[in-house]
Amino acid sequence: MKLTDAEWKVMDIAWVQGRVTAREVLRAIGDDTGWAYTTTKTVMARLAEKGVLAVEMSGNTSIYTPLITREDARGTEVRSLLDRAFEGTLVPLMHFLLARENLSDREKEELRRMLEEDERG
Amino acid sequence: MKLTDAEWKVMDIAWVQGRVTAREVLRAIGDDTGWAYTTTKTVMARLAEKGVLAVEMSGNTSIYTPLITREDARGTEVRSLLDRAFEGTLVPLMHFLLARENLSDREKEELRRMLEEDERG
DNA sequence: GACAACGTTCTACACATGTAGTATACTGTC
DNA sequence: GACAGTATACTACATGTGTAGAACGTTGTC
Repeated sequence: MKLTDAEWKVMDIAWVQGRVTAREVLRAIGDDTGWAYTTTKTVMARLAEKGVLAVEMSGNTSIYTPLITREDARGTEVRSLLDRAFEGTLVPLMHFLLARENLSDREKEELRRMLEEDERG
Repeated sequence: MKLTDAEWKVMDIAWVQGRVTAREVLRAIGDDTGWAYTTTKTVMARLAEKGVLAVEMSGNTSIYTPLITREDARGTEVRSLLDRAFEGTLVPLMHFLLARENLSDREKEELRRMLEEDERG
């Protein structure tokens, strides 16, 4: 399930907190986004419709719980990026990142380390 | 400049051909997309409005030329992906790519090779 | 010179997305 | 029990996007 920008902002909180209300999400990102409470609520309602958040009532308050993981959502985004812009495969992306995104030496070192680790594991 | 899915499809042709008409683009991707001619034309008009394609008339036919490179567009997409889903930085993305086994052994080998090359060059 | 193929511009319309207001109900506190 | 704060559901509205039709002009070919 692909998420919109606004939805990502909400989910970033939901994934950390596990179970959240709209008010809690707003408290966490309100300063950043400037959203009204109802904006938060609308976005979360849409996430629920999409099956990304589960809703359960506690008294008169909706409590939302993530139904997908951040990794799932990241996977969808990456897939979408590859399909749109990198002929659907990873190597061109990797190539692009190395050629263009100015990885610092430290980052390249980190990447090598990850590859080595991966080779063993 | 961020491109939509439809716009990417058009630009993929424009970048290869250099100068294209709507008809040429349609011929290249019509089977794939099932688009009507006017759909192609509309998308290209929007690209022109956005300053992504230049337009020049030849007789009564519009000829379109890319004003941004594929690398530019890729950069925008990657930036956008990072900001949305990877805390704005590359290492988490790299980590994700390796951890999710999106890479075949051959691709990992390729990646190592690129890193080595990079280390020298 | 009629017809097919092609070109243009303008208009349209559904759905997604960002963003929020309104009306209304519950709840805790002085 | 009135008021502030919080909750909900419903509605709204601009902009972006996918997709295309309609009306109309141009051109090449039989």
